[in-house]
Amino acid sequence: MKKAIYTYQYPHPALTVDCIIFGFDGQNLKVMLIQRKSEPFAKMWALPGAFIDEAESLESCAERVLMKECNISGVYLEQLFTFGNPARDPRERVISVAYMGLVKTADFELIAGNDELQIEWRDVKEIPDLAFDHQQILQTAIDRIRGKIRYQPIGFELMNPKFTLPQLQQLYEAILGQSLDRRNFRKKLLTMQILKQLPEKQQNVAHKAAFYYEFDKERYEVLMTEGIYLELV
Amino acid sequence: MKKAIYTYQYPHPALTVDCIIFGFDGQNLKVMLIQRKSEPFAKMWALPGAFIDEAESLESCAERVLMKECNISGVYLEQLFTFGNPARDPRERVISVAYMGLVKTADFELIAGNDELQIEWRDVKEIPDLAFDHQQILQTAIDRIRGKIRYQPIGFELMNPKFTLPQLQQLYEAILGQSLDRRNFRKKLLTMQILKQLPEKQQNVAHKAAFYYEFDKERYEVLMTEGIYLELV
DNA sequence: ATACATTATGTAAAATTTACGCATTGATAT
DNA sequence: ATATCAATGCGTAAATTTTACATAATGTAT
Repeated sequence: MKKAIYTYQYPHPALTVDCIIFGFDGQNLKVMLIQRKSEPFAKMWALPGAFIDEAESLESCAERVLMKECNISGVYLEQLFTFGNPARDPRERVISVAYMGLVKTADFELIAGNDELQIEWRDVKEIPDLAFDHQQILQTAIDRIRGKIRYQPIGFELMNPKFTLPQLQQLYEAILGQSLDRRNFRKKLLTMQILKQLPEKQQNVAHKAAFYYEFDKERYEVLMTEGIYLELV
Repeated sequence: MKKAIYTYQYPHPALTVDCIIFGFDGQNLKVMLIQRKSEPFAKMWALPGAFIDEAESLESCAERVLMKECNISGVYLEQLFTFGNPARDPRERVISVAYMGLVKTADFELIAGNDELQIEWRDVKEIPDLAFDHQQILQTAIDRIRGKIRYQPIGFELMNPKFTLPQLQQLYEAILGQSLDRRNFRKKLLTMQILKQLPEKQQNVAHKAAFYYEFDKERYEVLMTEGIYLELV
């Protein structure tokens, strides 16, 4: 055991930031998992995380974790919840602030860091047993993203800058875990006016080509500052 | 300065739990504030809070804070957000997990604890300058309760067990900061079927007496487990 | 008895949501 | 070339929900 160096007048719990990074590959909703190299829970799958540094903010810590794992940077991050069950880590009292992120899987190459045996995108419908209370953390994140997509256009973090309406619908269905009516989905998203149709169409598809759209960020900002409650699905 | 007793191999931030307790007095929405006795921010108003103990959960810590301040126990508590700006406390790195609670002001007598000069219910529309980043924490809580009341019957934590519909509407208007149509409010709440009308009416009011209602908790649980999304206002 | 303040109920019009039908498109097979 | 096929894009009627009010009922105070 290493020598203890940091001393305090009062008990201080250890604090980690764990990241739940959802990725969309055009078909299914995935989540980034690492396989632990060391004890506790060696060889088990877990959410990537790190102990917080002395002078970094919670969100900076989440960004550092992602940079370390797979050079992910500049991603959308949102604080999810703080897990503080006294027994959640067998080593010592560890409180974990969970951050949720949204990315396109194709944008990043996952490379296992020093503490990991492997790092992978795993389908949210097929999650292995996870270390610590990470199953519970992940479930909380899934509930959050399902609630969130109904009134915030988070899809755009998970889609390419240009996308077709059926592709966007595929994402909604993957997240919500249910199918939606094509025609009503289209109507609802378009009347919201947060999409801009582009002149281009899909190429080389064995059926009628769909138009590409892009997210109208300006329009979205306007709606948000006006406090308009979007109900996207 | 006291002698340091707690030692760790790695730097650990201090961790506090701060409580935003909303109270309803039948007219307006209040929040529980304390006036600090000691530095930093001596004499300033602040949210009640405490450093976490070694073996207590985050929520237990919130409960302990409330018990210490004013014998409040058994109240509805919900984790709000975790504030971790490295400079938010001038003494050392302190990360604060904020919990939000809902009570009826009449149920509790506020008695200042040892660390406080005063403790008071303050109207959310007239909040003084607050210590630390508590202004920001409070604003986050107000945003949360406004969002929450639209789809969860939180009113019942803030009302007496028996209440009239106009009284309930008064609460909704105090939280949302806007007036609502009497007739449509009644219709919406009643079609939701989470209220049970009682045979009793108000007594000794100088106008037509209103019927009392109570919250149908069973019915609410059923709706929740069926995953029904209530939209109350 | 009458005035008054407030509760309780109803209803028509407007807006939104839901459930589909059908024409269009463009690559692929015949 | 022409037909086939799978998927996109547009439209519409019915059902449901929301909104904006009008009016009757009740119990105390004058």
